[in-house]
Amino acid sequence: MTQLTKNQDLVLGALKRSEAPLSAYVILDKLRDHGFRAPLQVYRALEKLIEMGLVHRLESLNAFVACAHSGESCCSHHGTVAFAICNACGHVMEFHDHTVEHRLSDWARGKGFKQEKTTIEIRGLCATCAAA
Amino acid sequence: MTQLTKNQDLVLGALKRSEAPLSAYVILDKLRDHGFRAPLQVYRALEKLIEMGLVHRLESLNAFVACAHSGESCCSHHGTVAFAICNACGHVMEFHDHTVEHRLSDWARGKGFKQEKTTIEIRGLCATCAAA
DNA sequence: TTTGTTGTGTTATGCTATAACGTGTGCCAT
DNA sequence: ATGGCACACGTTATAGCATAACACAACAAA
Repeated sequence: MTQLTKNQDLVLGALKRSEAPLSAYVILDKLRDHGFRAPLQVYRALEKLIEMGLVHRLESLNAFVACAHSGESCCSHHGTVAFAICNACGHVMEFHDHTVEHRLSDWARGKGFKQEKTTIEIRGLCATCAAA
Repeated sequence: MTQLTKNQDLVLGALKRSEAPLSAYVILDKLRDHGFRAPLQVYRALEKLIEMGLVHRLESLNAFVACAHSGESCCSHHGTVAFAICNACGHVMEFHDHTVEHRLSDWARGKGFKQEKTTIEIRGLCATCAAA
């Protein structure tokens, strides 16, 4: 585990403190007091954090979350991760399903498609918001 | 099957003629000769076409494709659709996997999560580009 | 005819992301 | 030690994606 730089640490901290995913520009605003002035400072930190697997990008939201499994040495670090995103409260559940992962890999192999990154995002209402 | 409006027909036509997904702004440029002047004309048509299931939005690309199964009365019209997107040539394969779909539905049901829309996108290299 | 709905057009604006350039720092091979 | 390199950082400008707000026209239902 490489040491994080100051900016990376600040961005990751902002994401960890947040209940919901944050856009790059929201992160920027949260970190203005720490010297952040430009989007690139955020995007550059995010890029590295994503490479390290500490942060995920939610494609359907153009936003970012801290990985829910940081610290664990669970398989989720290396495989495909899935997300359930509540459209009402914004809460995100990160999970992992070997069956789905293998099924998609099998499809790709069958087509000769070389899989690089897989996005799985379920949008809807979490149990709490669905009840309300 | 409702009749399409002129703008919807133009947008759908542009997508059908394209090998690769198109962004809203690329569609706009392609349709300037037909009187399109503003992004909203495109976005409004896309919104309806997506509702009708004739067009899909690719979240990881912020772009749009014509549904590969238009005309057929295949189950894919109503269920979750998955995409494999080639990072090199931009070609998109649309497919459908009941196992994956059910597996994700089961997960959602187990969590009390009310599924509204599910995104599955595999980014990578198609067989042709992987070979090259 | 009035009213409501839907599609349309236009202008302006906001949000998301990256290009291009320059600076400073630490490392290490010569 | 010093020159060269890699890398994080900072700044300005710009590109690309999406929607708000307002106005008008066509048409169907009451």
